[in-house]
Amino acid sequence: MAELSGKQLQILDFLRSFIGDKDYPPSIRDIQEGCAISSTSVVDYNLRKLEEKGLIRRDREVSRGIEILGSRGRRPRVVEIPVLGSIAAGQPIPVPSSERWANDTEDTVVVTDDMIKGRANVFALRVKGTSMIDDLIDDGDIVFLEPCQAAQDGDKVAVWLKDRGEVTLKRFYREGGRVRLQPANSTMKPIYTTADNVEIQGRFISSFRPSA
Amino acid sequence: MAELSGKQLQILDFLRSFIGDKDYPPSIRDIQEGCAISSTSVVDYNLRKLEEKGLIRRDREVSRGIEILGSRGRRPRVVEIPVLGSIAAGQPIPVPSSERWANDTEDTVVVTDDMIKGRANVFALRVKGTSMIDDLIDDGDIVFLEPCQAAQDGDKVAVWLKDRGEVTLKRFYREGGRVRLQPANSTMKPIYTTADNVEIQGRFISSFRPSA
DNA sequence: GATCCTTACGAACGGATGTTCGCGAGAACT
DNA sequence: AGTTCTCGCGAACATCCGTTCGTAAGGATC
Repeated sequence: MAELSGKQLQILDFLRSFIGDKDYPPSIRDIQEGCAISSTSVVDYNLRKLEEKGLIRRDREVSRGIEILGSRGRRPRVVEIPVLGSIAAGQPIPVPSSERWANDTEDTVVVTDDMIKGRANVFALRVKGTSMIDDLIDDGDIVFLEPCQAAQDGDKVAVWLKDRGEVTLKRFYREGGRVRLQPANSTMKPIYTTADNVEIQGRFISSFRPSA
Repeated sequence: MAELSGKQLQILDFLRSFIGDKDYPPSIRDIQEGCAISSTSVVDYNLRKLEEKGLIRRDREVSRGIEILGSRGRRPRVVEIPVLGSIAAGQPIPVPSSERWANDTEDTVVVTDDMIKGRANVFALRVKGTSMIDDLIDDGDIVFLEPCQAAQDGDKVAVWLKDRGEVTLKRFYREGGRVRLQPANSTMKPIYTTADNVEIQGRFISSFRPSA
């Protein structure tokens, strides 16, 4: 019972490629044609079998109401995250409001939502430089950030230095009336500045290192 | 022209939530009901507008032929990658053949394919321990690996140590007839073993660090 | 006011699509 | 041989669903 017939495998493959191509499921007649099956009822029969075996889910009476279930019967929830730019690149970074961002984002990455712990409005930046190397963040890494206004001492945050007109990723410490932005790199010195010169853009959530 | 009317925003949101819920696009009448619109032609009109603005793509004469386009008008190509287990966890890891892997994988992550440089059969492992800390790979990181049989000196590879029955992530060096597995951690010593005791499972491609 | 554009409404048309039913071939079992 | 189950075929049916057409309200322009 656990085994799939050749026709069922063929249908499953067709489902995957069709959805991968068009982003919506095929109709039964699409499957019929795509798999060279003579009758719609044969397709229906095999779809029922696939549903019995837990590989797909069907909504009755609904056109194209087919859903491929993931490896575990679950569908991974994915989030598209805009890569807004490079950090410490000399340009202010537009913080995405809670609104939908405009389509002017250069690039995006897609990750499962557990990679960002289901947080909302997460955005990403490319890291330039090795100022956070001791926190295991390298040049070229992509960091995921959560928008926030305030920060606690020791948080890794992206801050906009108004006087320099640039954004940088550092650990954040409040010291009296001043702010210390501490790189995680023993060869670099912290930046001291006033509280009203910094604008916190986001707090570090997670990071990704692309292949070299 | 770039602005979206309230109704168009509402439809777009409905599209997203419907697809997120059911995994197939809504019909025009689904949208009509979901957005409390009085006529199907109004839905059609606004869908045309959304298509003109490049936010969706429609297949004419096809039921539910709606596809949400990504931020840049492109659909991101995503890959589902199985997380096969934890590395250095004492268990041999089944290397995925080029066949479809069985549905017994515990967990998966979804990433854009440029995150793995379009490679095939990539799989992932959770890192236990800090033996690669100097290569900026921490405990808890997820590493993406590409199946391979051989390795070059200095490659970061996951190897199965047959005598210990465990898998570990180390840098690989061939030294005479022996193999040196070098941790990237100054407090740890390399493992020396014979070539026939190691079985290379995969080569390091990239890594991801979840939020703490 | 005249004209045009955008947005909206409601109904009807026709094609697309899931479902069902009768029929039959082949295999396994009694 | 008889029975049952699986798998497949073809056609018909009812509904689902995209499309189109006539109409109209509101705003902008001249």
